Amino acid sequence: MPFLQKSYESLDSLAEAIGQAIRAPITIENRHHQLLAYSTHPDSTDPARIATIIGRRVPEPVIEDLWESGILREVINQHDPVVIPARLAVGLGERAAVVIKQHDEVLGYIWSLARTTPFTNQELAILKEGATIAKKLLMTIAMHERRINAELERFLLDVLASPALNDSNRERLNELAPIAVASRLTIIECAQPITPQLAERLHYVLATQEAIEVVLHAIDGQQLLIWHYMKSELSDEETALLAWAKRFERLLQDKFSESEPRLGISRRFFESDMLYAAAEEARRVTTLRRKFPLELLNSHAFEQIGIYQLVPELARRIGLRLETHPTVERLQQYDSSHQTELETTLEWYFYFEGNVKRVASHLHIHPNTVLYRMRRIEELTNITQVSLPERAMIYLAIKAGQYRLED
Amino acid sequence: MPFLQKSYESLDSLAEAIGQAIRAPITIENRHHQLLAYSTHPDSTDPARIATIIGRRVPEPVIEDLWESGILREVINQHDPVVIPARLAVGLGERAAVVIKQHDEVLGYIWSLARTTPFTNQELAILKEGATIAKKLLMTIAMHERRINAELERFLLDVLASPALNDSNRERLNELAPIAVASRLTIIECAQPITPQLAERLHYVLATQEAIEVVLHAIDGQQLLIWHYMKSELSDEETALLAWAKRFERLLQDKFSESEPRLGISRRFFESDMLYAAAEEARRVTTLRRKFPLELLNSHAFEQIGIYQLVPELARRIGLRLETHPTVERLQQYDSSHQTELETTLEWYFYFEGNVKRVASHLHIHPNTVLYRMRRIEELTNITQVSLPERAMIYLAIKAGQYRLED
DNA sequence: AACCACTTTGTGTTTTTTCACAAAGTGGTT
DNA sequence: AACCACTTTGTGAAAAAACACAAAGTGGTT
Repeated sequence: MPFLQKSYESLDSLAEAIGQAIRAPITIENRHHQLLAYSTHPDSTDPARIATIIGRRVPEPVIEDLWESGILREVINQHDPVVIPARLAVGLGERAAVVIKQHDEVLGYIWSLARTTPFTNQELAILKEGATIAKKLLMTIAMHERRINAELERFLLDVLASPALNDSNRERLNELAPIAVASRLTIIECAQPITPQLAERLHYVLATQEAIEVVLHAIDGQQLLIWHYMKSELSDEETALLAWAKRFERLLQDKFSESEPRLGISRRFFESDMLYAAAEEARRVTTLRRKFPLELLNSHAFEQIGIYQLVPELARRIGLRLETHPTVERLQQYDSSHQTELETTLEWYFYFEGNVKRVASHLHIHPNTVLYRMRRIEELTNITQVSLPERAMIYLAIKAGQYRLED
Repeated sequence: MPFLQKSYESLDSLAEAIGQAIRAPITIENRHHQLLAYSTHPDSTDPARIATIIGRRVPEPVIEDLWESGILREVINQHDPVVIPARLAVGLGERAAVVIKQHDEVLGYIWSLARTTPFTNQELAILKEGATIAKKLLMTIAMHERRINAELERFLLDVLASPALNDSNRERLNELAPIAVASRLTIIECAQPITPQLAERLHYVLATQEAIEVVLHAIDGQQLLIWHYMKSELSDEETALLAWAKRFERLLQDKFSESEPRLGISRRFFESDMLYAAAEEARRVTTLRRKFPLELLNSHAFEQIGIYQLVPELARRIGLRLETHPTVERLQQYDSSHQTELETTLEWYFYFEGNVKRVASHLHIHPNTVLYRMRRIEELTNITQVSLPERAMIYLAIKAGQYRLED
């Protein structure tokens, strides 16, 4: 009967050896359930294993099922192999699993499919032995990865630190940059600075996003900066992005509700020279969304911010007393001397396209009150029948005032 | 009986001499009816003369009355003094007037109030003699003015030719610049290049604007550039400006309908360093108004252009294929394959705040057609209940497309 | 406390807008 | 020519919004 050696030069040869020792298909995964190695056992295999090998990663539904059923937790807590009954709903046949751990840190897992006969104690002991041997190899890989990632993070931060690119940085970026694909720079902004633990979880969620391909990412205080591109066709990049952004933010807010994560996505760009400008755009989105959470609830990308991109500049000019809008000024004057809220009323009246009912329900007042206030506003400012561009400007002037006050 | 000398050293002494010769109050005006000199005759005078001397200029209503009644035309055509009956409606007593001409060019006028007795032939002859003497003096003044004006015009054009100011120019500008007053740069743009004749008439109208004070002006092709400020209080500079702009443009389009004059006014500025930027703003207004005459009918100043200031930049990006709006794109696609006009319909639907009736009447179609098209648009793009900023962005995207096409 | 001007809410009524549906028109295809 | 899918216009009913008006509330002033 063949036993395992003390060490193997690669995970693949280890997987092969275990597979031969217990005569069953073996897969080895890292802690993110990404496939590291698998044995070439000729026996029939189940849909879950095929999908894992094809996608180089355990399918999301399978992982979720294993978490929700508590099986994965059991595997992690146990130091010994665990036999898992078949879960046919997610295409999983019966199998055994053992965690690969260093102290309390999970490094990965070894899975073995069951044959027709149950696992013997000896086979399970071989699996456990395999985990011990794999630990050394995984630690080397993990350390290497950490070093690489840390270096790439420093590099991205360095690039984003200054508007102009130096030549060596540009050269290295161009090696990394995807060709003829529209890139985006996305920021995930949290309420508190991102701890290593949070970073780990964020990276995991990011890695499971199938719609995007990450080029580089880095953490800067409360923000996770991500240079990525959409895997979709260029022609519907925008549609795909917007759909993804919506889904992704909802997912983030589900999983990290305590950190109040918020997305900010730049316009698309093709040249790595644009990275700094893109980061600026993304930051602008997060800043504006922080200031106007309600109004920009569903605006994730710079394109969606629309005319809000004028607000900071306008606010600056108002701050310098260079600019005021006569209409807004008059309303503010009236509001402060009569303790009314004409300005806010007008703002939401414009926002809701003059729908009195929606304005009333948003402000929690009687519709007739809105009508009364609008009549008053018209007396004060004769903004009867103003066109969209003018309405938009007044709206922006109001918003810019609020931006200044809150800053 | 005292007669006139062959020449006088100043217009004032000439006016005095004529006044003494015919024992009546005398005023001498240039061709713009600006007061050049007047006699200090102790006799009672009429309201028009008082107003003229106080304002250093014949009041506008008086000039208008004299033009409309054809009197001024008669004075100009006649080489001899003309006796004018009283026109009490505009505060004008009976008087005699003689034009001062060089060939066919009017240089100015001499006016004499009537005393209780009618003018004698000899007195009228003295008036005419005075006109001949005044001609020499006026020619000197006119030539001097022309030289100064031409020089100042060249200077302004020089300043506006480059974004950065050189030191000598800055120094000279600061001498000219008003202190602690908000300046504006206004452009009057005509359909054709401005001829000297048109320039003359424009300058005249400009000089009669009491709301503004002109610092410098210059002609550049089809544009008359004017650096000026409002005479009103700083606090309501904007209100005053907008009111003036409206009046002034209407006036221009009345008087110069064949040249189709259009205003473009910069934001206010306080530093002469800002002149170039201000000219840019003003030019932007005129350009946009040329492209969108209907939409910007009542937008004269850069502030009023509102969000239209985004259009050229957006158009440029669309031209580079860097940017398209998914909603607009889909509508355009549908329009071209179905020969419909959903894009235009949406544009005006937004413009008119969703007022179906107004959209229908503007597009000359049945209101139900608008409703039908909006239903169709909603099926294609689900833009149900989008908020103002998004509507504005879509509107701008449409406008930017039109801008590009027309360019 | 009484008064004032102004604001908010509630009520029915009137006006406007939307909707459903039918009929007629349009342009391209077979 | 017949057919198709789609668009435009017209009609009256249904729904929604605006309006007028009364009553009650609010906050400051005399």
